[in-house]
Amino acid sequence: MPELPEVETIRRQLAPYLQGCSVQDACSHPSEKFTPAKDVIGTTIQELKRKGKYLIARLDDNRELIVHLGMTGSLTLAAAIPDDPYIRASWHLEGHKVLVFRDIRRFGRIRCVPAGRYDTIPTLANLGPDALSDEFTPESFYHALRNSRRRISTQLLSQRPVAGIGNIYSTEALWMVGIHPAKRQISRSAAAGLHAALIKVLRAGLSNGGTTFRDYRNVQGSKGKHQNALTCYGRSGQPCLRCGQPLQHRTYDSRTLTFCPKCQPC
DNA sequence: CGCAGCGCCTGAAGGC
DNA sequence: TGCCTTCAGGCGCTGC
Repeated sequence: MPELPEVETIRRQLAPYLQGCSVQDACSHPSEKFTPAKDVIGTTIQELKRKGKYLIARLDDNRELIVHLGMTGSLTLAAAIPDDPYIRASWHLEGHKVLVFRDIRRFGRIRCVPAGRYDTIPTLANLGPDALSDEFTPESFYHALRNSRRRISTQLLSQRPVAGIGNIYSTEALWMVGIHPAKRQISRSAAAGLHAALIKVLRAGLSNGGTTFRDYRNVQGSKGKHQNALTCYGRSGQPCLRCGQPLQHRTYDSRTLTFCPKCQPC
């Protein structure tokens, strides 16, 4: 599933092509999740940004095109719209290229709003500091975590204390610092350690071009490499790489959380 | 206002 | 072989 490293990989690959490019035509799947793709016909993309897992294209009419890839979304550049039942939107760009949004499970979504007006996109409106930005500091992170009594994994996935984390990088960072995902309160020093671990695993994921567990592909259609570096996610039942105990998994809030029962005491 | 619970989606994988 | 069930889970929405 695309998390910060995957979305940033896509942003870096698309930005040089999209910036300054006009949108000449667009098509979309009939679902309201995707029809706003057509609202940008006739505009020119000025900049491609990212906030957490949201891709944001700033347009020349002071609006923004916002794309969330959900679980299975991908963006590619093609010469024509491929014959593929899972294409949810496409934009014909100046220069005869087509930007194609493919999303098997339709958990992704597309919106077009006046720049910065995120009141109808609740997670984006309440988004915490991006995990790879200067605003994400150990102190702000500790205070944000202390404001809630929810499980630490639930808080990380909520995008409020920090933006860009999904289940893969959450699982990896919690294993790295030995914090059980179901813990509800952590100390100031533990928060500082988790802050550093999150940045470390996200940077590693980014330098590996993202994690392809199943569906993720970059703009060229290639898989990432970080799945080969995972230490905990997807390894339930296999030995902990630190202590050898079999990793366990448990379902909280309908999400599978993997952890080492010895290194990550509850 | 915070948050738990549910619904959206469909392919892959496992059981019988 | 083929049908059925379960699983993966980010996020928006609803209602307590």
